[in-house]
Amino acid sequence: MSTITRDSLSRVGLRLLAAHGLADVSMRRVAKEFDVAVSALYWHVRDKQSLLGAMVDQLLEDLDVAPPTGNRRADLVARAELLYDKLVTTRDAAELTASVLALGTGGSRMREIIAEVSGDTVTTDALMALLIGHATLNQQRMQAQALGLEVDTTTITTFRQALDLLL
Amino acid sequence: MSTITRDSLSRVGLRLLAAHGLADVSMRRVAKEFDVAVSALYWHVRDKQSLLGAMVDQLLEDLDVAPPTGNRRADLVARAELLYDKLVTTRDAAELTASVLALGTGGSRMREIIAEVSGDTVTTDALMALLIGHATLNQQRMQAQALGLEVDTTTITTFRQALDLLL
DNA sequence: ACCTGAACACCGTTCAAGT
DNA sequence: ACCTGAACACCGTTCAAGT
Repeated sequence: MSTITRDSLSRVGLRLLAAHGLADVSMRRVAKEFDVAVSALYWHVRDKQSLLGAMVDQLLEDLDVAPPTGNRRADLVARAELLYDKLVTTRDAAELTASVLALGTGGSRMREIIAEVSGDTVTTDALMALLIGHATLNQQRMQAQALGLEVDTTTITTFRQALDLLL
Repeated sequence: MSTITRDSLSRVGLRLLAAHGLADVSMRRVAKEFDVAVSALYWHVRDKQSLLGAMVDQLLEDLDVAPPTGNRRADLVARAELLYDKLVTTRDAAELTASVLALGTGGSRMREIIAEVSGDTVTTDALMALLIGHATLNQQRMQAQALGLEVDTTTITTFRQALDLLL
């Protein structure tokens, strides 16, 4: 395709993710996409985890976060829903992000987005947990939803209710 | 070791999990533990996911849940903390349980434990999400904590605070 | 600086064949 | 009923060697 950079690497990874799921995002598969030997990737990236980290970073980058309005609760809800939507609409994004956040190889922007309007650590932590927990647990429903044509709003409603309980 | 049953299979899986982590729980590794060919396992278990499901089921089995006292909030907190403790103290249990719950191959008892004292679905869902989300995100802190000798209570405190926010 | 080829040490799953 | 052996189609990572 194009020349290999950390950026094009994660972009290709995200395309593979959307098209075939996390299981098909392998170093060998990515290398094939660049028409290059697997070992070539290791000059641009330390290991696979680092590539996955870069993918999550890029996923969070094309997220246009509205500036704070001053209404803390509304801002938190808006940003949580923005993030949740991203996790739900991108195939296997929940699992990917959970792994990346757990291992600390990327995705730091997610916490920042929430922390900016949250203020305290406890709420930020709780919201982060709720986000990735909810997105992870609803993976099957999301897969089914991805296959069907209609936009299923059940999972979003449920998340919204959990949010109301927390905030 | 012993004769192969679905039960001894998951017990060995859990021992491997505790000793070497989820990455080392492979069909081949489990087979070696029984001194048997890998293919032999497939007579007792449909596939690996099913084995992982059985492992989570067994993990939740040796959890002695106190009967409801009638105080809903106290009961919810007690059960959530009991579950959280299990997820935190067993190596890679968070990741394992998340995967099993997401794919629906086991762990149904976890939801039941909470639902019994919760009553409404919204609270149950939120608590489940908070539990696995929090446990997953604190994986690194937990690993470090597992290596150190001192019992780190930070992660439990944080979870307790999130609980207070939710309930 | 950037990439290839080959190797190492693994995976999960299937299936004919054995007892 | 239960297990073996061999095969299939993969993995991530390393590393000497090439240009």
